[in-house]
Amino acid sequence: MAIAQDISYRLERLILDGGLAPGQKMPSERQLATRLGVSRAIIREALHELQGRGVIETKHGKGSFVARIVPGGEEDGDDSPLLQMFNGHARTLYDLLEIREQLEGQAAYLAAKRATTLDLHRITKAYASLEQTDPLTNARPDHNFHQAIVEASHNPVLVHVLNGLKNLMLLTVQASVANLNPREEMRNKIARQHKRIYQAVMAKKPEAAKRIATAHVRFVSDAMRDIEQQGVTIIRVPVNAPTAKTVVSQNA
Amino acid sequence: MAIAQDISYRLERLILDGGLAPGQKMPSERQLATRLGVSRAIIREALHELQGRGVIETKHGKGSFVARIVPGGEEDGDDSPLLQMFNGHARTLYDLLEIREQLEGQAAYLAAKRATTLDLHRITKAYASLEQTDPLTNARPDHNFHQAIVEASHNPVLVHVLNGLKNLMLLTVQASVANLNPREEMRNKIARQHKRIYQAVMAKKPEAAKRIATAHVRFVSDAMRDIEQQGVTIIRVPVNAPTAKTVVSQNA
DNA sequence: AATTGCCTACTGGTCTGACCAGTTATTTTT
DNA sequence: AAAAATAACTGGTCAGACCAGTAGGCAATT
Repeated sequence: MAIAQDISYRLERLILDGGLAPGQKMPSERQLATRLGVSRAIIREALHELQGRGVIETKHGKGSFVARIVPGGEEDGDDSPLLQMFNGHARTLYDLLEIREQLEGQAAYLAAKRATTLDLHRITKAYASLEQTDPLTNARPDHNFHQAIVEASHNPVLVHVLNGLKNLMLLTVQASVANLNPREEMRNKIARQHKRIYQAVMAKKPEAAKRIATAHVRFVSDAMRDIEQQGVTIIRVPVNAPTAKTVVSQNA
Repeated sequence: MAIAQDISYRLERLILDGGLAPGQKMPSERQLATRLGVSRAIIREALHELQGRGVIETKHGKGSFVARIVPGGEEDGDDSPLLQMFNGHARTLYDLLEIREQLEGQAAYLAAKRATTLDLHRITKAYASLEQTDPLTNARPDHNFHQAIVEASHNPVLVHVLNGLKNLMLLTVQASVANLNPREEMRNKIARQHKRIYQAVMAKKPEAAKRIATAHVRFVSDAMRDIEQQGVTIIRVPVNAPTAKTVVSQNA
């Protein structure tokens, strides 16, 4: 294994196994380099790896610090997966929904038009588990349902764009689910909308599918605006980090 | 922001928003260093960051590769998962246009609704240089005009998505310009459409702007389909690398 | 005495150019 | 033609230099 990766592994263990607590300062790069007997370049590469994994934060002139679990805490500008400027500011949520409105609509349209039997089968499956699952405990089915439709559009670019926004989308979906579902009528309305989307796609009615899907996103957006204006704080369920653990196996 | 992080961000965008599909090979470190105008050390740090984030995998002597979505299917073959069709095959062009149809429409809608006087000024300026320039020699004005409108939408997510597709968009725009403009009537029609979009935005007529902008993209798309079916080879002007030049100034 | 301000010794950030180590295609040799 | 040597890639590592923020101390000024 490459030394840099070995180092990053050792440093991570050092942190995880109790040596260093969150927020604590790590030794300087030059110190680490000396102590671990490698060049500073290697140390820096290893640190960047941990940085990418969200384990540490580095500040120019100060040093590297073990990342705090919850970035929220302070003024401490933190980076989300990739699009940090979108730090959960409410605006972003609606900006995103504004786009989802278009894209999900188009996806539904294309799905209704182009879906193969396999696609339809996938969508049906996703829809089924959507009905069974309690939306409060698990937002995934919701996302999966939408995802299945998007994939049925057979437009790789569309799949790709939406996939790129997946993290943010998951956030909004979870947020909406967490906030909207407690309200009985809301939950029913959304369920009905899902059903109608599902039916339109299955029936191969592009225009209808588009209209309904667009309206669905719009509805969610509007509903959240209402809620928010009533002074109810929007619950933002953090997306669980899709970190490491998959990386380990690759050198087997 | 640190350059290494900027680079890692740009590389990730390149992967996510554009050219590189899972399993695909990335340019060599030395190439990247040259093209992006930074040292190889920086490139390596950036790559390690992406590695930590699970975006890429690196193999000694071979290169770095965009990580496959499914880590399970080990094996060694360098086959492609699913989304390989990205490679500039004609499909992508129309897939892209399908999305631009929606996004440009929405952008125009929002621009007409939210544009400030400053925005309007910018758009006017872009429109002016659009009329003056010969579209055959320079596709930039076309892109700038659309860009100005997008930015006037005041939706950062929208800006980001479209910006991420910039490379591909530039490609399509250039392709369309190169193919469509030689035909006199085409050029006129497109010019007229641009004018109508411009007017709608300036007049703050969201619905109209949206309708026209959508139709515009649709028109271009259809026109290219026609041409292509007539056996005329689509000219794909290679995107001139959007490299360096912004990076240059930092060592001043 | 209190403040200002500079100097210094940290810290991370970047660059350069070198060399080692796998991989692969080409060319030479058998 | 098959095998072996080679050349030209790729990433991995190193050394030492210099730039750029940060923080603490110490001196000059107020």
